[in-house]
Amino acid sequence: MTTYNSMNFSEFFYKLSQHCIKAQKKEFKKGDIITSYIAKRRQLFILVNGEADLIRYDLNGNRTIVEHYSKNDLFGEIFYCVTTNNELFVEAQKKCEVIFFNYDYLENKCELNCKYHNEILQTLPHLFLNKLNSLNTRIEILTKRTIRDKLLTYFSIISSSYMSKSFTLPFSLTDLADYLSVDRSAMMREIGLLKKDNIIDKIGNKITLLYK
Amino acid sequence: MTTYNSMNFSEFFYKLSQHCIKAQKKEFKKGDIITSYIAKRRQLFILVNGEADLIRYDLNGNRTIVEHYSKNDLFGEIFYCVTTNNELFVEAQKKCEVIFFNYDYLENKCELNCKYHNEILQTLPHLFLNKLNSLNTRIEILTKRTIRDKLLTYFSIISSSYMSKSFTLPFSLTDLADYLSVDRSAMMREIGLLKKDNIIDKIGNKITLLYK
DNA sequence: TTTTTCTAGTTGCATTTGCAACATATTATG
DNA sequence: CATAATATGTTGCAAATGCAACTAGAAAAA
Repeated sequence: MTTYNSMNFSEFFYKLSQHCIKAQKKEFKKGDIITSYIAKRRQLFILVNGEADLIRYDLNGNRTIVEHYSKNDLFGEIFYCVTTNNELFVEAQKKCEVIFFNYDYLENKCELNCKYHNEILQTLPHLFLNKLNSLNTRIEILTKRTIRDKLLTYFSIISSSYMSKSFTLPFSLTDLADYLSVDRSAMMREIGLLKKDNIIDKIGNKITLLYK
Repeated sequence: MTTYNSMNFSEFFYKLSQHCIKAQKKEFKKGDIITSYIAKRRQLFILVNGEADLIRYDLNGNRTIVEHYSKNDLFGEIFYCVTTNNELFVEAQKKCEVIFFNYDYLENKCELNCKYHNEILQTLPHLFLNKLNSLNTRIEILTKRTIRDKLLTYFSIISSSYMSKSFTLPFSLTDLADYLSVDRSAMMREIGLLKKDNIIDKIGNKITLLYK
């Protein structure tokens, strides 16, 4: 049985982009800004290929990786009510291919009355539920009180998504600290302690969990 | 113009509960557990009236208020993939009225082919987007690095939702600490400093922001 | 290739935060 | 009303975290 979780949602959007002139397709290379979030705009993006991060800089200059995106992930202003004056943008971490359009355009009937709108509208609840689940996972990590607990929670989630005790981090260690919202040197120190306590093993960016 | 944001979504669910036997309506008094999250179950709740909190206890005994719910808010396992062994439950903070049912039941055609299913299905994207926005707001608070920044970010959000520099906290101070995921005494100390620095004023649980 | 930029890794020290233990005030409950 | 339970407010001290500064290595650019 094909579950929605194993489906390639970007195909729906691909079809839309081929039939509706208002859905655009675009490529970006590593380091490019895919989009900056603008108040009141309501764009919706799907990442067809590649990896990207939603990044926020606060007034103190702290950089936070709000979310990490890979194939089939959604982003755009519709998910994030831009109220603060914080800079908020999505940066390509690898070569990326995206499709995007205004969300209101999706809701309104297509002038060509094309069936692809309806196809996507019908899958939206599933897509949004996936995203809600990943945000809740993110919150679970962030509410952990110590760096050690944040690291172990994150590792455990990555480990179960790869179904393996060993995995390569999808982040540089510098970025991981910005994702966990902690100081990098303090995080490195804690990783050292986790190794010393034989809780994890680490070679470069490859982590192995040593507990059952 | 009636925007979706100002709509009383629970009316849709009320109609459903009156016509479909599988949608249940139930009342709870303060302190009651409305639901405990169970892995693989897929219930969806709407809070028709009252206030409630989603609470998690981790293995160290830390209590976290994951979310705070008021009228028209949604909750249930469909939003939260229960992977950890952490206790996760929704507790009524005031007298609450909820409607709930299995999400799969909503997706499948109703045996009576009642129109209320479709009405709700059509509003789901809006409901889910509201929730996505509130989770992103939650993440913004949690990613702030200091207790002071967490407090100020939270206050600023409450302030703009009430459209006033003065507001009464929807939490006890004890609960606010569990919501910001910080130690209560450290938070009290920081509130004291914010008062001393003339950044906020505070009488009991009423806060006034003194900056522009 | 050489140079520059970025990332990993480490450490001392200052600051922030958490913990424990109180006193007092407020709110529920018999 | 009396009593219990819960919430607020405060403080000293210990532990965790952040900051600054540095070295070394890897990767990217010239």
